[in-house]
Amino acid sequence: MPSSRSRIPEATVARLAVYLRVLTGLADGGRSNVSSGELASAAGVNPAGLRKDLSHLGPCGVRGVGYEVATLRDRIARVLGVERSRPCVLVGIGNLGTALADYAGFGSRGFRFVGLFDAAPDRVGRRIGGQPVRPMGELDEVVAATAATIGVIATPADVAQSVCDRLTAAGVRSILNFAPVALNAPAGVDVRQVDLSVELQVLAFLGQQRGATAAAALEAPTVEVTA
Amino acid sequence: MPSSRSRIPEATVARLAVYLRVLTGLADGGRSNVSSGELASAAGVNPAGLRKDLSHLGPCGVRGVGYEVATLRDRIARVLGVERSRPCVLVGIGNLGTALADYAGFGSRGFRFVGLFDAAPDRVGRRIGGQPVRPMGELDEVVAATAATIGVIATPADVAQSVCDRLTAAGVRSILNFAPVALNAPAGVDVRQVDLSVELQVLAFLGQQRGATAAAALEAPTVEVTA
DNA sequence: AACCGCTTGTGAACGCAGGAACAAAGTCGC
DNA sequence: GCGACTTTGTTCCTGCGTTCACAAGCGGTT
Repeated sequence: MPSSRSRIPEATVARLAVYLRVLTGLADGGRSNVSSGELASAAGVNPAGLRKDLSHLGPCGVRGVGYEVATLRDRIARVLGVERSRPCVLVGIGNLGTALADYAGFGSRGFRFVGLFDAAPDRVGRRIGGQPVRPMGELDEVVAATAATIGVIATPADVAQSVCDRLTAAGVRSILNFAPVALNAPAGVDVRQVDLSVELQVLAFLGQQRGATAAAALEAPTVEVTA
Repeated sequence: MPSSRSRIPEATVARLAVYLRVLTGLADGGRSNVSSGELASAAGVNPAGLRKDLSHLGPCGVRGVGYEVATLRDRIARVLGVERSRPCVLVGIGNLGTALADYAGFGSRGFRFVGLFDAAPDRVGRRIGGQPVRPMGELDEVVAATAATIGVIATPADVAQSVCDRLTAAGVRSILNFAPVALNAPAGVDVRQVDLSVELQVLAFLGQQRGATAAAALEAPTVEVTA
Protein backbone atom coordinates (compact mmCIF):
# COMPACT_ATOMS: atom_id res chain seq x y z
CA MET A 1 0.00 0.00 0.00
CA PRO A 2 1.72 3.17 -1.16
CA SER A 3 -0.39 5.58 0.84
CA SER A 4 -0.99 5.51 4.60
CA ARG A 5 1.96 3.29 5.49
CA SER A 6 1.00 4.21 9.06
CA ARG A 7 -1.64 6.33 10.72
CA ILE A 8 -0.91 9.99 10.08
CA PRO A 9 -1.32 12.28 13.12
CA GLU A 10 -3.89 15.01 12.72
CA ALA A 11 -1.37 17.74 13.47
CA THR A 12 0.70 16.44 10.57
CA VAL A 13 -2.33 16.43 8.28
CA ALA A 14 -2.95 20.11 9.01
CA ARG A 15 0.66 20.93 8.16
CA LEU A 16 0.55 18.82 5.01
CA ALA A 17 -2.23 21.10 3.81
CA VAL A 18 0.07 24.07 4.37
CA TYR A 19 2.92 22.39 2.51
CA LEU A 20 0.54 21.66 -0.35
CA ARG A 21 -0.33 25.33 -0.61
CA VAL A 22 3.33 26.38 -0.66
CA LEU A 23 4.23 23.71 -3.19
CA THR A 24 1.41 24.78 -5.47
CA GLY A 25 2.75 28.31 -5.37
CA LEU A 26 6.27 27.13 -6.13
CA ALA A 27 5.08 24.99 -9.03
CA ASP A 28 3.15 27.92 -10.48
CA GLY A 29 6.31 29.97 -10.17
CA GLY A 30 8.20 27.44 -12.27
CA ARG A 31 10.29 25.89 -9.49
CA SER A 32 11.02 22.21 -9.96
CA ASN A 33 13.08 21.44 -6.88
CA VAL A 34 13.07 22.55 -3.25
CA SER A 35 14.90 21.64 -0.06
CA SER A 36 13.32 20.89 3.30
CA GLY A 37 14.87 24.00 4.76
CA GLU A 38 13.38 26.33 2.20
CA LEU A 39 10.00 24.63 2.30
CA ALA A 40 9.95 24.74 6.09
CA SER A 41 10.80 28.42 6.07
CA ALA A 42 7.98 29.20 3.67
CA ALA A 43 5.55 27.16 5.74
CA GLY A 44 6.72 28.61 9.04
CA VAL A 45 7.77 25.32 10.65
CA ASN A 46 10.90 23.52 11.75
CA PRO A 47 12.85 21.72 8.97
CA ALA A 48 13.23 18.53 11.00
CA GLY A 49 9.53 18.48 11.74
CA LEU A 50 8.74 18.95 8.08
CA ARG A 51 10.89 15.99 7.12
CA LYS A 52 9.20 13.91 9.78
CA ASP A 53 5.81 14.90 8.44
CA LEU A 54 6.79 13.92 4.91
CA SER A 55 8.25 10.64 6.12
CA HIS A 56 4.69 9.51 6.80
CA LEU A 57 4.15 9.43 3.04
CA GLY A 58 7.15 7.18 2.50
CA PRO A 59 10.41 8.31 0.91
CA CYS A 60 9.66 11.16 -1.45
CA GLY A 61 12.86 13.17 -1.64
CA VAL A 62 16.35 12.63 -3.00
CA ARG A 63 19.21 12.91 -0.53
CA GLY A 64 21.64 15.60 -1.39
CA VAL A 65 19.14 17.23 -3.73
CA GLY A 66 15.78 17.86 -2.11
CA TYR A 67 12.17 17.32 -3.18
CA GLU A 68 10.69 17.47 -6.64
CA VAL A 69 8.00 20.11 -6.40
CA ALA A 70 5.35 18.66 -8.70
CA THR A 71 5.78 15.09 -7.50
CA LEU A 72 5.55 16.03 -3.84
CA ARG A 73 2.57 18.27 -4.48
CA ASP A 74 0.68 15.49 -6.23
CA ARG A 75 1.49 12.97 -3.57
CA ILE A 76 0.31 15.22 -0.74
CA ALA A 77 -2.84 16.03 -2.69
CA ARG A 78 -3.56 12.35 -3.10
CA VAL A 79 -2.99 11.60 0.58
CA LEU A 80 -5.23 14.48 1.62
CA GLY A 81 -7.88 13.35 -0.82
CA VAL A 82 -8.04 16.58 -2.79
CA GLU A 83 -6.62 15.29 -6.07
CA ARG A 84 -10.09 15.61 -7.48
CA SER A 85 -12.39 18.47 -6.59
CA ARG A 86 -14.73 17.57 -3.73
CA PRO A 87 -18.34 18.70 -3.61
CA CYS A 88 -19.43 20.69 -0.55
CA VAL A 89 -22.66 22.29 0.56
CA LEU A 90 -22.87 25.56 2.48
CA VAL A 91 -25.71 26.48 4.81
CA GLY A 92 -26.20 30.03 6.04
CA ILE A 93 -25.64 32.72 3.44
CA GLY A 94 -25.13 35.72 5.69
CA ASN A 95 -22.03 37.87 5.59
CA LEU A 96 -19.69 35.04 6.44
CA GLY A 97 -21.45 32.52 4.22
CA THR A 98 -21.30 34.92 1.30
CA ALA A 99 -17.61 35.44 1.88
CA LEU A 100 -17.02 31.69 1.96
CA ALA A 101 -19.08 31.09 -1.18
CA ASP A 102 -17.13 33.78 -3.00
CA TYR A 103 -13.71 32.75 -1.72
CA ALA A 104 -11.66 31.64 -4.70
CA GLY A 105 -9.17 29.89 -2.45
CA PHE A 106 -11.47 26.94 -1.94
CA GLY A 107 -11.89 26.26 -5.64
CA SER A 108 -8.17 26.29 -6.28
CA ARG A 109 -7.57 23.93 -3.39
CA GLY A 110 -9.83 21.07 -4.27
CA PHE A 111 -13.26 22.12 -3.05
CA ARG A 112 -16.31 23.34 -4.87
CA PHE A 113 -19.66 24.38 -3.46
CA VAL A 114 -22.44 22.52 -5.20
CA GLY A 115 -25.22 23.98 -3.11
CA LEU A 116 -25.84 27.19 -1.15
CA PHE A 117 -28.74 27.11 1.30
CA ASP A 118 -30.52 29.57 3.54
CA ALA A 119 -33.76 29.56 5.48
CA ALA A 120 -34.55 33.24 4.92
CA PRO A 121 -36.93 33.66 1.93
CA ASP A 122 -35.44 37.01 0.95
CA ARG A 123 -32.03 35.43 0.50
CA VAL A 124 -33.25 32.50 -1.56
CA GLY A 125 -32.81 33.09 -5.26
CA ARG A 126 -29.93 35.55 -4.97
CA ARG A 127 -26.92 34.48 -6.99
CA ILE A 128 -23.48 34.30 -5.40
CA GLY A 129 -20.44 33.29 -7.38
CA GLY A 130 -22.65 32.13 -10.21
CA GLN A 131 -24.85 29.97 -8.03
CA PRO A 132 -28.37 30.50 -6.72
CA VAL A 133 -29.20 30.39 -3.03
CA ARG A 134 -31.64 27.52 -2.49
CA PRO A 135 -34.27 26.95 0.16
CA MET A 136 -33.51 24.42 2.87
CA GLY A 137 -36.12 22.08 1.45
CA GLU A 138 -33.85 21.22 -1.45
CA LEU A 139 -31.00 20.11 0.79
CA ASP A 140 -31.64 16.35 0.69
CA GLU A 141 -32.14 16.38 -3.04
CA VAL A 142 -28.94 18.31 -3.78
CA VAL A 143 -26.79 16.26 -1.41
CA ALA A 144 -28.08 13.06 -2.98
CA ALA A 145 -27.64 14.30 -6.54
CA THR A 146 -24.11 15.64 -6.05
CA ALA A 147 -22.88 13.03 -3.53
CA ALA A 148 -21.58 15.87 -1.36
CA THR A 149 -19.95 14.55 1.79
CA ILE A 150 -18.80 17.84 3.30
CA GLY A 151 -21.08 20.46 4.79
CA VAL A 152 -20.20 23.94 6.02
CA ILE A 153 -22.36 25.68 8.63
CA ALA A 154 -22.28 29.48 8.68
CA THR A 155 -25.57 30.12 10.41
CA PRO A 156 -26.38 31.84 13.71
CA ALA A 157 -25.60 29.72 16.74
CA ASP A 158 -29.16 28.99 17.71
CA VAL A 159 -30.00 27.05 14.56
CA ALA A 160 -26.62 25.39 14.01
CA GLN A 161 -27.56 22.17 15.79
CA SER A 162 -30.73 21.68 13.76
CA VAL A 163 -28.81 22.39 10.56
CA CYS A 164 -26.24 19.84 11.67
CA ASP A 165 -29.00 17.30 12.17
CA ARG A 166 -30.42 17.94 8.73
CA LEU A 167 -27.01 17.71 7.08
CA THR A 168 -26.19 14.39 8.69
CA ALA A 169 -29.66 13.06 7.88
CA ALA A 170 -29.08 14.02 4.25
CA GLY A 171 -25.88 12.00 4.17
CA VAL A 172 -23.12 14.52 4.87
CA ARG A 173 -20.24 12.87 6.71
CA SER A 174 -17.94 15.82 7.51
CA ILE A 175 -18.96 19.18 8.92
CA LEU A 176 -17.07 22.44 9.26
CA ASN A 177 -18.85 24.61 11.81
CA PHE A 178 -18.38 28.37 12.08
CA ALA A 179 -21.23 28.87 14.55
CA PRO A 180 -20.03 29.37 18.13
CA VAL A 181 -21.63 26.25 19.61
CA ALA A 182 -20.43 22.71 20.23
CA LEU A 183 -22.34 20.40 17.89
CA ASN A 184 -23.56 16.92 18.69
CA ALA A 185 -23.22 14.69 15.67
CA PRO A 186 -23.75 10.94 15.33
CA ALA A 187 -20.73 8.63 15.47
CA GLY A 188 -18.96 8.41 12.14
CA VAL A 189 -19.47 12.09 11.36
CA ASP A 190 -16.44 14.35 11.77
CA VAL A 191 -17.01 17.86 13.06
CA ARG A 192 -14.42 20.60 13.03
CA GLN A 193 -15.03 23.86 14.82
CA VAL A 194 -13.70 27.26 13.80
CA ASP A 195 -14.40 29.99 16.30
CA LEU A 196 -13.15 33.33 15.11
CA SER A 197 -13.52 35.16 18.39
CA VAL A 198 -11.67 32.46 20.30
CA GLU A 199 -8.64 33.29 18.21
CA LEU A 200 -8.96 36.96 19.11
CA GLN A 201 -9.33 36.13 22.77
CA VAL A 202 -6.17 34.06 22.74
CA LEU A 203 -4.40 37.04 21.23
CA ALA A 204 -5.83 39.32 23.89
CA PHE A 205 -4.54 36.99 26.59
CA LEU A 206 -1.08 36.81 25.08
CA GLY A 207 -1.02 40.57 24.77
CA GLN A 208 -2.13 41.09 28.34
CA GLN A 209 0.42 38.59 29.59
CA ARG A 210 3.13 40.32 27.63
CA GLY A 211 2.15 43.59 29.24
CA ALA A 212 1.92 42.00 32.69
CA THR A 213 5.34 40.41 32.57
CA ALA A 214 6.85 43.64 31.29
CA ALA A 215 5.17 45.52 34.10
CA ALA A 216 6.36 42.98 36.64
CA ALA A 217 9.90 43.33 35.37
CA LEU A 218 9.70 47.08 35.82
CA GLU A 219 7.94 46.81 39.14
CA ALA A 220 10.26 44.51 41.09
CA PRO A 221 13.60 44.14 39.40
CA THR A 222 15.49 44.17 42.72
CA VAL A 223 13.91 40.89 43.75
CA GLU A 224 15.46 39.17 40.80
CA VAL A 225 18.79 40.78 41.53
CA THR A 226 18.86 39.71 45.15
CA ALA A 227 17.47 36.25 44.45
CA MET B 1 -1.24 37.60 42.96
CA PRO B 2 -4.79 36.46 42.30
CA SER B 3 -4.37 35.93 38.58
CA SER B 4 -1.74 33.83 36.83
CA ARG B 5 -0.69 31.72 39.80
CA SER B 6 1.27 29.82 37.16
CA ARG B 7 1.80 30.04 33.44
CA ILE B 8 -1.40 29.04 31.65
CA PRO B 9 -0.92 26.68 28.68
CA GLU B 10 -2.12 28.07 25.37
CA ALA B 11 -4.46 25.13 24.79
CA THR B 12 -6.12 25.97 28.09
CA VAL B 13 -6.49 29.62 27.11
CA ALA B 14 -8.35 28.64 23.95
CA ARG B 15 -10.73 26.51 25.96
CA LEU B 16 -11.22 29.24 28.56
CA ALA B 17 -12.55 31.40 25.76
CA VAL B 18 -15.09 28.69 24.96
CA TYR B 19 -16.12 28.38 28.60
CA LEU B 20 -16.55 32.13 28.74
CA ARG B 21 -18.94 32.01 25.81
CA VAL B 22 -20.99 29.22 27.39
CA LEU B 23 -21.05 30.98 30.76
CA THR B 24 -22.22 34.21 29.19
CA GLY B 25 -25.08 32.33 27.59
CA LEU B 26 -26.00 30.68 30.87
CA ALA B 27 -25.91 33.97 32.72
CA ASP B 28 -28.15 35.58 30.11
CA GLY B 29 -30.52 32.67 30.58
CA GLY B 30 -30.76 33.37 34.28
CA ARG B 31 -28.69 30.44 35.52
CA SER B 32 -26.70 31.18 38.66
CA ASN B 33 -24.95 27.86 39.24
CA VAL B 34 -23.43 25.17 37.07
CA SER B 35 -21.45 21.97 37.58
CA SER B 36 -18.27 21.00 35.77
CA GLY B 37 -20.08 18.14 34.08
CA GLU B 38 -22.76 20.32 32.57
CA LEU B 39 -20.32 23.03 31.58
CA ALA B 40 -18.00 20.49 29.99
CA SER B 41 -20.85 18.98 28.02
CA ALA B 42 -21.90 22.38 26.69
CA ALA B 43 -18.33 23.20 25.74
CA GLY B 44 -17.67 19.80 24.20
CA VAL B 45 -14.75 18.81 26.43
CA ASN B 46 -13.90 16.34 29.18
CA PRO B 47 -15.12 17.30 32.68
CA ALA B 48 -11.78 16.49 34.32
CA GLY B 49 -9.96 18.58 31.76
CA LEU B 50 -12.30 21.46 32.38
CA ARG B 51 -11.62 21.34 36.11
CA LYS B 52 -7.90 21.27 35.45
CA ASP B 53 -8.22 24.25 33.15
CA LEU B 54 -10.11 26.20 35.80
CA SER B 55 -7.60 25.19 38.46
CA HIS B 56 -5.10 27.48 36.75
CA LEU B 57 -7.22 30.40 37.95
CA GLY B 58 -7.08 29.25 41.55
CA PRO B 59 -10.01 27.73 43.43
CA CYS B 60 -13.19 29.12 41.96
CA GLY B 61 -15.85 26.53 42.69
CA VAL B 62 -17.57 25.15 45.76
CA ARG B 63 -17.25 21.43 46.39
CA GLY B 64 -20.52 19.65 46.39
CA VAL B 65 -22.23 22.57 44.64
CA GLY B 66 -20.44 23.67 41.50
CA TYR B 67 -19.44 27.02 40.04
CA GLU B 68 -21.20 30.34 40.35
CA VAL B 69 -21.91 31.39 36.79
CA ALA B 70 -21.42 35.15 37.04
CA THR B 71 -18.33 34.94 39.25
CA LEU B 72 -16.59 32.40 37.05
CA ARG B 73 -17.49 34.34 33.91
CA ASP B 74 -15.99 37.53 35.29
CA ARG B 75 -12.86 35.80 36.48
CA ILE B 76 -12.23 34.16 33.10
CA ALA B 77 -12.88 37.47 31.35
CA ARG B 78 -10.34 39.16 33.58
CA VAL B 79 -7.72 36.47 32.99
CA LEU B 80 -8.24 36.61 29.23
CA GLY B 81 -8.03 40.37 29.30
CA VAL B 82 -11.45 41.01 27.78
CA GLU B 83 -13.10 42.57 30.83
CA ARG B 84 -12.94 45.85 28.98
CA SER B 85 -13.53 46.14 25.26
CA ARG B 86 -10.29 46.02 23.29
CA PRO B 87 -9.69 48.16 20.22
CA CYS B 88 -8.76 46.35 17.00
CA VAL B 89 -8.01 47.43 13.48
CA LEU B 90 -9.01 45.45 10.39
CA VAL B 91 -7.16 45.60 7.08
CA GLY B 92 -8.67 44.23 3.89
CA ILE B 93 -12.36 44.94 3.41
CA GLY B 94 -13.21 42.29 0.84
CA ASN B 95 -15.90 39.69 1.37
CA LEU B 96 -14.26 38.21 4.42
CA GLY B 97 -13.26 41.56 5.89
CA THR B 98 -16.81 42.85 5.49
CA ALA B 99 -18.14 39.77 7.23
CA LEU B 100 -15.71 40.25 10.11
CA ALA B 101 -16.51 43.95 10.44
CA ASP B 102 -20.22 43.17 10.54
CA TYR B 103 -19.96 40.20 12.88
CA ALA B 104 -21.78 41.06 16.07
CA GLY B 105 -20.07 38.25 17.96
CA PHE B 106 -16.87 40.24 18.31
CA GLY B 107 -18.54 43.20 19.95
CA SER B 108 -20.30 41.06 22.52
CA ARG B 109 -17.08 39.26 23.35
CA GLY B 110 -14.83 42.14 24.19
CA PHE B 111 -13.54 43.42 20.87
CA ARG B 112 -14.41 46.46 18.83
CA PHE B 113 -13.05 47.55 15.50
CA VAL B 114 -11.84 51.12 15.69
CA GLY B 115 -10.55 51.26 12.15
CA LEU B 116 -11.31 49.56 8.83
CA PHE B 117 -8.68 49.92 6.13
CA ASP B 118 -8.33 49.02 2.49
CA ALA B 119 -5.96 49.95 -0.28
CA ALA B 120 -8.57 49.96 -3.05
CA PRO B 121 -9.84 53.51 -3.67
CA ASP B 122 -13.33 52.33 -4.64
CA ARG B 123 -13.76 50.67 -1.26
CA VAL B 124 -12.56 53.65 0.76
CA GLY B 125 -15.46 55.68 2.07
CA ARG B 126 -18.01 52.88 2.11
CA ARG B 127 -19.61 52.45 5.50
CA ILE B 128 -19.76 49.04 7.17
CA GLY B 129 -21.40 48.54 10.51
CA GLY B 130 -21.55 52.28 11.01
CA GLN B 131 -17.90 52.84 10.24
CA PRO B 132 -16.17 54.26 7.19
CA VAL B 133 -13.48 52.35 5.29
CA ARG B 134 -10.29 54.39 5.51
CA PRO B 135 -7.28 54.56 3.22
CA MET B 136 -4.12 52.81 4.36
CA GLY B 137 -2.44 56.16 4.85
CA GLU B 138 -4.48 56.79 7.98
CA LEU B 139 -3.33 53.58 9.66
CA ASP B 140 -0.57 55.02 11.84
CA GLU B 141 -2.74 57.89 12.95
CA VAL B 142 -5.70 55.69 13.95
CA VAL B 143 -3.56 53.12 15.75
CA ALA B 144 -1.86 55.87 17.70
CA ALA B 145 -5.11 57.67 18.55
CA THR B 146 -7.00 54.56 19.65
CA ALA B 147 -4.09 52.64 21.20
CA ALA B 148 -5.16 49.57 19.24
CA THR B 149 -2.86 46.65 19.93
CA ILE B 150 -4.62 44.01 17.83
CA GLY B 151 -4.67 43.92 14.05
CA VAL B 152 -6.63 41.61 11.78
CA ILE B 153 -5.43 40.90 8.24
CA ALA B 154 -8.06 39.85 5.70
CA THR B 155 -6.23 40.80 2.54
CA PRO B 156 -5.07 38.69 -0.41
CA ALA B 157 -2.00 36.62 0.34
CA ASP B 158 0.40 38.62 -1.78
CA VAL B 159 0.09 41.81 0.23
CA ALA B 160 -0.33 40.27 3.69
CA GLN B 161 3.35 40.52 4.59
CA SER B 162 3.56 44.20 3.72
CA VAL B 163 0.38 44.86 5.69
CA CYS B 164 1.91 42.98 8.60
CA ASP B 165 4.98 45.18 8.39
CA ARG B 166 2.90 48.34 8.41
CA LEU B 167 0.80 47.15 11.33
CA THR B 168 3.81 46.32 13.46
CA ALA B 169 5.46 49.58 12.50
CA ALA B 170 2.34 51.42 13.63
CA GLY B 171 2.52 49.76 17.04
CA VAL B 172 0.22 46.75 16.76
CA ARG B 173 1.47 43.92 18.96
CA SER B 174 -0.90 41.06 18.09
CA ILE B 175 -1.99 39.97 14.63
CA LEU B 176 -4.72 37.62 13.49
CA ASN B 177 -3.99 36.59 9.92
CA PHE B 178 -6.58 35.13 7.55
CA ALA B 179 -4.36 35.31 4.48
CA PRO B 180 -2.91 31.94 3.50
CA VAL B 181 0.75 32.81 4.03
CA ALA B 182 3.17 32.45 6.93
CA LEU B 183 4.00 35.93 8.21
CA ASN B 184 7.35 37.11 9.49
CA ALA B 185 6.87 39.45 12.40
CA PRO B 186 9.46 40.99 14.73
CA ALA B 187 10.05 39.40 18.12
CA GLY B 188 7.48 40.47 20.66
CA VAL B 189 4.63 40.43 18.17
CA ASP B 190 2.22 37.50 18.38
CA VAL B 191 0.81 36.15 15.14
CA ARG B 192 -2.06 33.69 14.91
CA GLN B 193 -2.97 32.09 11.65
CA VAL B 194 -6.45 31.01 10.57
CA ASP B 195 -6.51 29.12 7.31
CA LEU B 196 -10.03 28.22 6.28
CA SER B 197 -9.09 25.82 3.51
CA VAL B 198 -6.71 23.92 5.78
CA GLU B 199 -9.69 23.02 7.92
CA LEU B 200 -11.55 21.73 4.89
CA GLN B 201 -8.55 19.71 3.80
CA VAL B 202 -8.27 18.05 7.19
CA LEU B 203 -11.92 17.10 6.86
CA ALA B 204 -11.31 15.74 3.39
CA PHE B 205 -8.49 13.60 4.72
CA LEU B 206 -10.55 12.26 7.59
CA GLY B 207 -13.38 11.48 5.20
CA GLN B 208 -11.10 9.72 2.77
CA GLN B 209 -9.49 7.74 5.57
CA ARG B 210 -12.91 6.73 6.85
CA GLY B 211 -13.77 5.52 3.37
CA ALA B 212 -10.43 3.75 3.00
CA THR B 213 -10.70 1.83 6.26
CA ALA B 214 -14.28 0.87 5.45
CA ALA B 215 -13.17 -0.34 2.02
CA ALA B 216 -10.31 -2.29 3.56
CA ALA B 217 -12.72 -3.94 5.97
CA LEU B 218 -14.92 -4.99 3.06
CA GLU B 219 -11.99 -6.03 0.94
CA ALA B 220 -10.32 -8.56 3.23
CA PRO B 221 -12.62 -9.58 6.04
CA THR B 222 -11.49 -13.22 5.93
CA VAL B 223 -8.05 -12.22 7.13
CA GLU B 224 -9.47 -10.84 10.31
CA VAL B 225 -11.69 -13.89 10.72
CA THR B 226 -8.86 -16.36 10.28
CA ALA B 227 -6.45 -14.33 12.37
C1' DA C 1 -24.11 17.05 66.14
C1' DA C 2 -22.88 13.47 63.12
C1' DC C 3 -23.53 11.18 58.70
C1' DC C 4 -24.02 10.84 53.71
C1' DG C 5 -24.03 12.11 49.00
C1' DC C 6 -22.31 15.19 45.70
C1' DT C 7 -18.77 17.88 43.49
C1' DT C 8 -14.35 20.05 43.20
C1' DG C 9 -9.33 19.97 43.00
C1' DT C 10 -5.13 17.37 42.52
C1' DG C 11 -1.81 13.60 41.76
C1' DA C 12 -0.10 10.07 38.61
C1' DA C 13 0.23 7.56 34.34
C1' DC C 14 -0.23 7.40 29.58
C1' DG C 15 0.28 8.87 24.91
C1' DC C 16 1.67 12.35 21.64
C1' DA C 17 3.98 16.08 19.53
C1' DG C 18 8.31 18.68 18.79
C1' DG C 19 13.33 19.28 18.51
C1' DA C 20 18.03 17.99 18.18
C1' DA C 21 21.49 14.95 16.69
C1' DC C 22 23.14 11.20 13.71
C1' DA C 23 23.46 7.83 10.03
C1' DA C 24 22.38 6.73 5.07
C1' DA C 25 22.50 8.05 0.34
C1' DG C 26 23.09 10.52 -3.68
C1' DT C 27 25.54 14.15 -6.44
C1' DC C 28 29.24 17.11 -7.82
C1' DG C 29 34.10 18.01 -8.45
C1' DC C 30 38.65 16.36 -9.32
C1' DG D 1 36.99 6.30 -10.26
C1' DC D 2 37.14 8.28 -5.83
C1' DG D 3 36.39 11.58 -2.16
C1' DA D 4 33.88 15.20 -0.01
C1' DC D 5 29.71 17.77 0.53
C1' DT D 6 24.86 18.26 0.75
C1' DT D 7 20.42 16.80 2.11
C1' DT D 8 17.16 13.37 3.47
C1' DG D 9 15.19 9.90 6.74
C1' DT D 10 15.33 8.16 11.30
C1' DT D 11 16.13 7.67 16.17
C1' DC D 12 16.27 9.29 20.67
C1' DC D 13 14.78 12.28 24.11
C1' DT D 14 12.48 15.90 26.48
C1' DG D 15 8.36 18.27 27.54
C1' DC D 16 3.41 18.97 27.20
C1' DG D 17 -1.32 17.81 27.07
C1' DT D 18 -4.99 14.62 28.26
C1' DT D 19 -7.24 11.23 30.85
C1' DC D 20 -8.28 8.43 34.72
C1' DA D 21 -8.84 7.82 39.53
C1' DC D 22 -8.88 9.34 44.30
C1' DA D 23 -8.73 12.35 48.30
C1' DA D 24 -10.66 16.70 50.27
C1' DG D 25 -14.46 19.64 51.34
C1' DC D 26 -19.19 21.48 51.57
C1' DG D 27 -24.35 21.22 52.09
C1' DG D 28 -28.36 18.89 53.42
C1' DT D 29 -30.55 15.56 56.42
C1' DT D 30 -31.68 12.96 60.41
